[in-house]
Amino acid sequence: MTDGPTDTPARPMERPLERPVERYDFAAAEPRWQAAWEQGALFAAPDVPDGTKPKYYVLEMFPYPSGKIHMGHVRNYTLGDVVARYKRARGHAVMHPMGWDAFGLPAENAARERGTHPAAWTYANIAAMRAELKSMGLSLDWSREFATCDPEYYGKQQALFLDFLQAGLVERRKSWVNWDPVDGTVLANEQVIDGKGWRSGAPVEKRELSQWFLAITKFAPDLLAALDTLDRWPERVRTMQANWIGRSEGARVRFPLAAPVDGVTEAEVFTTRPDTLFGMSFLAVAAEHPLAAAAAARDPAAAAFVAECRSQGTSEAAIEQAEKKGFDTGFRVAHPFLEGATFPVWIANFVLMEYGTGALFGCPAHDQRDLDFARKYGLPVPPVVLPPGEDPASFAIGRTPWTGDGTLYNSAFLDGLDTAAAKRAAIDALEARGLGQGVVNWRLRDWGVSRQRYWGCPIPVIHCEACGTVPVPKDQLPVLLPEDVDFSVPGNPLDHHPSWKHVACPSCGAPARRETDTCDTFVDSSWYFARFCAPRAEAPITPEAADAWLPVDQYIGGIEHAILHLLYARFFTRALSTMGQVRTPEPFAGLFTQGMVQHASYKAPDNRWLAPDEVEVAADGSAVEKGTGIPLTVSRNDKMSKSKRNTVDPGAIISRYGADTARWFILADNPPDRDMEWSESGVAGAHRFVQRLWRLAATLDQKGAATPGGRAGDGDARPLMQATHRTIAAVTAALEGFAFNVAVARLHEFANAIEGSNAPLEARREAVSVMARLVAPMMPHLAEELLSILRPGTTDLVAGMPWPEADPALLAAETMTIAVQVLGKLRATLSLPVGTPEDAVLAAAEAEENVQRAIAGKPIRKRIHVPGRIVNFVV
RNA sequence: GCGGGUGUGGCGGAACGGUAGACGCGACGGACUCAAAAUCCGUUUCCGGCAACGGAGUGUCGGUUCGAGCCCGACCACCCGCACCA
Repeated sequence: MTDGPTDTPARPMERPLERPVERYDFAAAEPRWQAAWEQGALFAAPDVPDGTKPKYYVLEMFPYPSGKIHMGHVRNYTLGDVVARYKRARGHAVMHPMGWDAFGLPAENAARERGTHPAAWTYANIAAMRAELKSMGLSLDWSREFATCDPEYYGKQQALFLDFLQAGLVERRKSWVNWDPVDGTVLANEQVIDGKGWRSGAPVEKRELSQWFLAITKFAPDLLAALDTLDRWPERVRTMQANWIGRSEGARVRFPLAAPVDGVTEAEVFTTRPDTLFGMSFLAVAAEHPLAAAAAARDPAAAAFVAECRSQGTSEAAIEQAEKKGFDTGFRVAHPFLEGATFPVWIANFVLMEYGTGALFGCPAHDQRDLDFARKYGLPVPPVVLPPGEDPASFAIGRTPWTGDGTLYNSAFLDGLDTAAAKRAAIDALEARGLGQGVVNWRLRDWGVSRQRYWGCPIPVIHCEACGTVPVPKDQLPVLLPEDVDFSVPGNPLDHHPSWKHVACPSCGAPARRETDTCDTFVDSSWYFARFCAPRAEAPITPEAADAWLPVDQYIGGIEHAILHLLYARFFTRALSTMGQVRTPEPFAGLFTQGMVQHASYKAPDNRWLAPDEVEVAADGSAVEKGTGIPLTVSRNDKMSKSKRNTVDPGAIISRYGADTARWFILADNPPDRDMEWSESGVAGAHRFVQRLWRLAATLDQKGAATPGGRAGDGDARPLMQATHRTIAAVTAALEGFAFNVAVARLHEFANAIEGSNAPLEARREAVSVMARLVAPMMPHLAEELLSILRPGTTDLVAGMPWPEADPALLAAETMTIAVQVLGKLRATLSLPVGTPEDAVLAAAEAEENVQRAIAGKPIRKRIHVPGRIVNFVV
């Protein structure tokens, strides 16, 4: 024995505690109750509910198996579990499943860095996180668990991909894509945040590649219109989606080229202002536009300009600073209405190839950006819309364009029309001449799902010289990922694999090449909620099960998925619905977006970040480093992050305080849609309440406040019964409204009421039994413990008990408190029996000394009486 | 620029148009302890007052109302989303 002291130093005399203070042993109790629930299979749901109870599908966004759960997970799954347990108690058939969003880049990075296989890394993480989630005591149906990287899951996804292909909802085409140079893969538009890759943070480049696209744009009108039906979604998520889908009405206009260039005979633009066509000054195309390419082929200066545009940053800062730059190609286009007039074609760095047609007509008099451009290059600025009240002879455009409505002039057949009428007339004229038509343009782009990665769902397609792209026959699914892969070289390991991609063409048998792109992982999470309904079935989705359970009644997750995941899942469900695989067009009837869990962060003068346990926090909130006493800069409400070292490990919290304490604090602190601050003192406070409730039950027969002159526990039961039933009503209302912090407050009050009550033992026992059922959704283990104290030897579980019903007879009070105001100012409060007639209430109010003083002898002009609430005298 | 949201004690936050600050955290005072921990009791929006009580008070200014944190109008601050979108 060399480690540790071999003897203990002499200690001062210790006196044994006369009466050891008993405390709730959550560390023993929590696993015991988790085992009891599991044994009773209390949370298992059938694939197809028998219809005797209304169904309720509660789902939290499934986690990425990064290795450990974090506080955001604890909050997310606690919120979902409260809903699940509450709805179960209210008599619903509840489905509450859990799985793993398990494909993705971190597994490959781990493989590169440490040589572990992505599958091994992922499944080890899942095992660790499953154990952590189980320690939280969540009422999950674990029998439905799957990971998206299971061949049983991604094989079904491949079958769905083939269905999409057959339905014409998948296309392969060459296009300009967002390329993330760090992750070495393509990104969808939604995954480019502020010009940078959503995961890597690297500035995104433009590349032209052949890609697989899902036709989300076919559903753009439906996806937009149906937002109005999602009345249980947060307003801001709906607006964000509406903005993202981005509908705008206008026209497509074709401008014939004065002389065809490389076979190109016209340039088509999209405009929302066809009324201003007579104010045209130039035509501008994107650097990626065919006309720009034609110019570049002819003129090295044009080629240089195109190259410059392509390297231009797309970040907000870069755009802000970037000048409006252009290059005159020398090409000219004819005007659709002005006979003989032609306009120059410019390449401009502000024209986006991805929006509209990649070309626009410039009308500087009525558009700020066009005006800046025209002023810079000395192009004409002809006004065509006269603002209300302006004189056509004197109206001129200075530094700001007129972008509002007005009366058309200088515009031939549009003269005298207002903006709205002119738009219609211009579109009619374009359509009559075959030079354009009214269209609705969408900002939403098709969803490019090809990713040049290993750890994803292989796209089940084979490329054959003779037959083109051939779908893998369904009876050959799943297309399994090869296990022997080499991560030592950059790029897509599937591409490097010596044999995997070489296959025979399923159609002609000739040697062919397997598609080596894998699916964007957002595909995996676009239908998992449907798979949960029948997770082991042969078909990807089982209509009887999916139609019985979908839509998800309550979906809960972070606001960061407001666009990406939620839009993709809506699209998938709509597509599946048109293919007859599910009935519902919308996946999530109710959506709740939770706030982030934050924590104070501590920074030393030498820029070191300190973890919370390295810090001494004073009462005034200031902090110093433990040991050294170096003063620290404290920043409240910082997002938890490893770099700032302000993360709190849920595992440590649960082993120190128990799962119930963590759950209770996270619910109690603030409304769940707001960001919350994790604080050590707050957790400790929550734990005090856990212990207090336990003590309340454990010492029930010893307690009971004595009334003056009476004995403990010999008082009237009715006040406590009333408090009990008022609490039932209040907590029920709070839980229904996601006001969990209010529910917590009401339960605190209830605990105060029980402790202060001198009701007989039986009444207090009944109150604690109601308490057990009311706290159960939030602190399920403690609830079971309370019941077992009240009813020793019982095998009943609170988790299987119905929600208590408030008795209306006990909600009614015998006395009411009336506030008495004079001129709207509170002067007295009256306590009167319920049912006191109005004249008696008014008389009592007027008789109050303070009221008399405030009235000061003036005549009362008006007496307002709101029964049971208030009296207001107007003098 | 466009769209959405939020402003209440030292802090998190309560409040069908009807007693603003429930409940908790923190702080302060006290009890129990040799001492501590744990627990219990009390105080805690600000100003004046020993008190009863009075005055002020929910970002600012105005309006509606017997009565406004809540409804309406204008503004200010902060947060979030989108954006050379034609």
